[in-house]
Amino acid sequence: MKNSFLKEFNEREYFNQCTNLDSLNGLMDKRKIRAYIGFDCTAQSLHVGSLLQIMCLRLLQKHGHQPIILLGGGTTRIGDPSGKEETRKILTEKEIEKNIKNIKKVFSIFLDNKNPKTRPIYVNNYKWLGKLNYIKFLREIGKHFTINKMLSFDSVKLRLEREQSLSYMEFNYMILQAYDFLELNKTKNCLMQIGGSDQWGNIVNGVELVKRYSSKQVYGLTTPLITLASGAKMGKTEKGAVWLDKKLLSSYDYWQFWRNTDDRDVVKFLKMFTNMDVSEIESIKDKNINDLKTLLANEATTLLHGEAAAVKASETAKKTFAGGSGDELPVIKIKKDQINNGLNIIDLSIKTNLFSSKSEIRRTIKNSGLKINNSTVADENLSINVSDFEDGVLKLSHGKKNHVLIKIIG
RNA sequence: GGAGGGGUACCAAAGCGGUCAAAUGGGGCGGGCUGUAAACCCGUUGACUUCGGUCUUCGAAGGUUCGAAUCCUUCCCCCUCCA
Repeated sequence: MKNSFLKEFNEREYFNQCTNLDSLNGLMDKRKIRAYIGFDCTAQSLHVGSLLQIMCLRLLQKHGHQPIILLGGGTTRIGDPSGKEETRKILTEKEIEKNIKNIKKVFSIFLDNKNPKTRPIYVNNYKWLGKLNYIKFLREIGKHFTINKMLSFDSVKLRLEREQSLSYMEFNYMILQAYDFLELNKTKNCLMQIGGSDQWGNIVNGVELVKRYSSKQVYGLTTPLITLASGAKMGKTEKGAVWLDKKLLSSYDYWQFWRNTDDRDVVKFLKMFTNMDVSEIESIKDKNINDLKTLLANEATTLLHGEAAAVKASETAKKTFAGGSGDELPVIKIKKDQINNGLNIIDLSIKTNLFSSKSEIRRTIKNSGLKINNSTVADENLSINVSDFEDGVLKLSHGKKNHVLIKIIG
């Protein structure tokens, strides 16, 4: 009954809402289409919060449709008020260009760039938004929007209800996004926009604008907002964003992120974030939960960092949590003459990035959280000597999960 | 433009001349239990320290005082109502 793309989209729990599901189903059955997803360029790269959208793009390709990736060079200059508590800081043009360049790299890893029928089309909306004429825009586009309706959208409504200010600039964001859709429909024959559920209002606006302006039927499709079983938003951990970029987050840490998934989310994440067939996932979902987590970590890491990195990370994890140490752990080098006469444990620890201050180290020692070669450090005056190293290497641990290898050189 | 309310640590929110590095809650970190999960329990949560203390912090800058997050002056920002 359902189109293959939509069927899998649904099975993998990507589906949230659609502007006209039956009609879209018929269309996608008949022919291959182009669909777009917009990405914000506020950050230097993408993080796990955007991964679901990237998986959607992959799914489009898998079923023979062509994804359009809209890099919001123009809209980033404005800032989407959706879900934001405050006005975003405005980036300089240079920063945005730099971000775009870096973000493109992420897509090139996840997507197939070879098949000419499905390879991604990159567009930057600054190209058209940057040269809009205000009066002309108001007359042609602005007339299709009523303030009454715009005020009713969550992105606006919530901000007003919370008594937070919303600038006129941000208020216009939704119109610009709607205009993007119109532009992509005109120039690229794009028929669908996909986005997170928080984008629903913006997407609907685009669909309606295209209808009013060009009398064409286009579609909007949203994915659910992933809330972790714990209630937290996905993508940002205490330690910062889970970046999809080796330079910002090592493959080992990325692997660990998935390995530490909440029990209740594991099967869902296997469906959402791996290549595995849904039927296969269904058949193994009652297996040992920790094995499933390892599987999830391996599969997800492979997609981004490659199989070799995933294997290495999983081996390091195995060794590390068995009490040894793997070679994937971060390494800090230290000169031999620095420890010849003994080096205070605090002075040694501060050289790692496990701690942000000496006070924190003292606190950790007090709470029995600092370990050297798996034995707890009880005294903050402990002096470290060459003899504490095994084959020139010493493992320093902050808690159970954060380890660093210190190597003697020279 | 007029009237009023407010800006306190990661967030929320008390404090309103000394006992305030600042209650309480959330979050974070560490420990315990476990399974690198959840829940729960305990500890901890500005920096430096020779562990005696020292230094910086309550929107910003000045001032009063032996002493200020607390009082005064100026400035900046936010919110509400009126125009």
